[in-house]
Amino acid sequence: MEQTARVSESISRRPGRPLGGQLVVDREHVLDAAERVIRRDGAGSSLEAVAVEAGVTKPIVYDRVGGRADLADALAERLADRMVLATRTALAGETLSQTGLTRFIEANLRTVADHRELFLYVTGGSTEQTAIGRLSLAERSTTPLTKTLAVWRSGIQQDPGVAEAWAFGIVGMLQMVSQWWITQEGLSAAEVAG
Amino acid sequence: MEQTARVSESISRRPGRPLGGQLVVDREHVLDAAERVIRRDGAGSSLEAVAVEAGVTKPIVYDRVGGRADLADALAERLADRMVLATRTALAGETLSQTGLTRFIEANLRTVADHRELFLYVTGGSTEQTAIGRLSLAERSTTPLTKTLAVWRSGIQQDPGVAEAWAFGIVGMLQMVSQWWITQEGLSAAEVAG
DNA sequence: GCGAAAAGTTACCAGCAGTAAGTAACGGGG
DNA sequence: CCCCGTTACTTACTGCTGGTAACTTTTCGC
Repeated sequence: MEQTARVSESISRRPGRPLGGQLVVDREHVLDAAERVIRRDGAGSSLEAVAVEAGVTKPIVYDRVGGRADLADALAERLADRMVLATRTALAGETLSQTGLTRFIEANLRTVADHRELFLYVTGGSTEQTAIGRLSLAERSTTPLTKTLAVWRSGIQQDPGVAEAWAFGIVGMLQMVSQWWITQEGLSAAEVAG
Repeated sequence: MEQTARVSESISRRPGRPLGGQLVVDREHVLDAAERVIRRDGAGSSLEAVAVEAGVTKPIVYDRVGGRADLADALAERLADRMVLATRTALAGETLSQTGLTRFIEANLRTVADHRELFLYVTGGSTEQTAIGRLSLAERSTTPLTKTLAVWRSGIQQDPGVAEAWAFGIVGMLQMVSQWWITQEGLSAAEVAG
């Protein structure tokens, strides 16, 4: 299933330090490669495939970004940044009314749909055994959104004490709705406002 | 880490059909064993460990419940049943008011806290590569709750058309809040009502 | 020049999901 | 009463993946 990740062109570098005193890839390159692989091969992609896509071998991936949990972490941060950006431009200093919330949700759904497999990879746990680790992953994946929401909520008249829990709830709600939504195919995002 | 699953007593059955024309374990026994292992060793437990705990070997697990995805599926159903039961007894024919919703949330949180690792195992994806599979897992994990909520929502005056999405949202919200909550340690569940 | 550090690759290990093949007890037909 | 197909197990394997140790080659400071 999924067709064993075809190697575009097996570059074969000799062992040893490469010519020209520069790193062959930096962290960002590896992360970019990871995103490409995940988009192409799905959320079950392996680190090996990521390394190949980056034109490099596995230990380099470990040196640049760390293990699988760290990779998911970094990608989660990226995705979270993108979602924050999307919602921010979607709202663009709007008065936070009902339609504002609707737009917020819509923007999030659109972003998720745009990075379907990446979303699944990030939210998908990644076989974590530490349990707490997997948990903090999902948590960090949504932390920026959580912060934004908490600030917003305390911005209006609501009690900011429970803002954190509330924000978490909204984000989780969004995640769940997203998971449900990307299987439905064909449903304008507007019709899920609370 | 996690201390390599100690075997209580390595029963060593000889190969071949066992004495006395009865199956050595049935499906429910295997599922019980799985729950025990997960509770003891965490959400990263292996099928091998489950088999050992059940006093049987891996292929038997495959025969009784199927692969890892099926196991997670079955356990999800169990957990969902338990949550439905808990919420049902918590509400017990109450008028569905604000406090009713609060109790609903509280009961769910309590159930999750009671089955911490199992919850993480079920929601934790389980290395699924088909992506859609992992998705439908989480979906099924919450389907009963979703149904209940949808019925309830259409029971009051709200539009039942979007009830499904709404219910999904609530459940996702609950899941996320749960994940956040079980790390906080010490927080009465009552203070998260919407 | 020369040796230590840096930046790669190769080659391996352990663990896990999943499966094929082997083995012993049951049980119905001759 | 015995035989042989079926049943219900175990053993033993494959293939893959996350992670790491050991080796190789270049650079750069002294």
